[in-house]
Amino acid sequence: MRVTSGIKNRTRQAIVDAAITLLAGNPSCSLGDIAAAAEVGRTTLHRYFAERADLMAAVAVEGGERLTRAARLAELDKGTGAEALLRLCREYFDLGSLLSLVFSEPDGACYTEGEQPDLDAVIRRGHADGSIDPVLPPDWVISLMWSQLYAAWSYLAERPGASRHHVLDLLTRTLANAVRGPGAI
Amino acid sequence: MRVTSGIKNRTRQAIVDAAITLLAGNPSCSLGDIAAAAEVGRTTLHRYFAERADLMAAVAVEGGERLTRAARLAELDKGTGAEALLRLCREYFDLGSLLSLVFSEPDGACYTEGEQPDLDAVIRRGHADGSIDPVLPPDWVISLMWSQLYAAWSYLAERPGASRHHVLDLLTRTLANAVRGPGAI
DNA sequence: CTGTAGTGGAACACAGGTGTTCCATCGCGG
DNA sequence: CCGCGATGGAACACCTGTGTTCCACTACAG
Repeated sequence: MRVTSGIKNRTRQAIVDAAITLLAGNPSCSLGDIAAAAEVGRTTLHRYFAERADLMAAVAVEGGERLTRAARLAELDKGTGAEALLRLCREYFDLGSLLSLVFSEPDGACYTEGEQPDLDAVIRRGHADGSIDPVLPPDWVISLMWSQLYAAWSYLAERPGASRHHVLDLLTRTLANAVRGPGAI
Repeated sequence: MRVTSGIKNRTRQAIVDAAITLLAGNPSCSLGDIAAAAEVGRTTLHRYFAERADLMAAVAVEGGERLTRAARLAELDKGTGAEALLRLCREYFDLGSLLSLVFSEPDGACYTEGEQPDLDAVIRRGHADGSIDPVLPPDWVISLMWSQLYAAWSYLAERPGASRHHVLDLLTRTLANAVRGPGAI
């Protein structure tokens, strides 16, 4: 078998998944904890990722792929700018603990490498079609979206009883209003 | 001199201030870094705070006091619920790097001990007077405020050229709209 | 059955942060 | 001048996480 045997891929993926989950809660958690969460020995983890930095890089790549996939599902070129932004928000919301990771980044740098969507253009489209308040700079709208995504995610995480749909509804409502500007419908 | 000599207070305060600044950027920074930032020796730091936990406790107390002071300035009992919330937001915005610290907390717990304002009541007042959309739970409005505060602070921190007043204006505008709900003025 | 791939555990040296002790220095009031 | 309060530096033991090596175990294909 030429394709590194499938089992290796499964183990590797389990490690990366566990890393995303644990790093979201504590960015400086130990490799031992990650190995335990992935249910592999620390030796095995080091066999796949020689150094901590290697694992971090793999996490960044995985995160970038998930973000890209979500953005593709959002069909950012359809509808008004605000509609596209809200669709993206809904897709991102499903990414769960990955949100914490991306949000902790200085400016989301290492996940948004290369193939990420041009959110700037979407927001400028919203400026032009009147669905997004033109006085709000694209940077700010993006910061706003991420901060509310993170707020919604941790709001949900802290309330085991809360309905995912209800929180998503709150998020959509407040973000839509924040971005729409003072003019009523 | 009975009041622990004034100099000790000054040194102690310098250490706590440095701790707040550094911990905001990196919650697991070393005591050596904090001592260096406060321009004291690591020995001196340990003389004031025997263990790391002691320094953390002092930081929490200092943070709580600053929050309380800001809340007092906001005069939360004046005007509509939304107006009070926005005033509080403006006061909090001036707290700078402390925002990162509070926001990193699970739910702002250890800073909001005892003498913090009853934001819940303010928001319910907003529900009643029509200035805050009644479908938004108080919890969610509070999460929203903190997340946008953090977003505004890091937005400002990442753009040395940006005007503090401009960012504060963006924050006020988007939070006001988010909270006001779909109904026009 | 035998070899091999994948794994886990034990042990080690190393680096960094932590908490402590001891000693030297500086400034100032008596 | 002397002593004391406040400080800084050096050195130490300790702990945790890291990266590595070596060996044993299991499953499975040939």
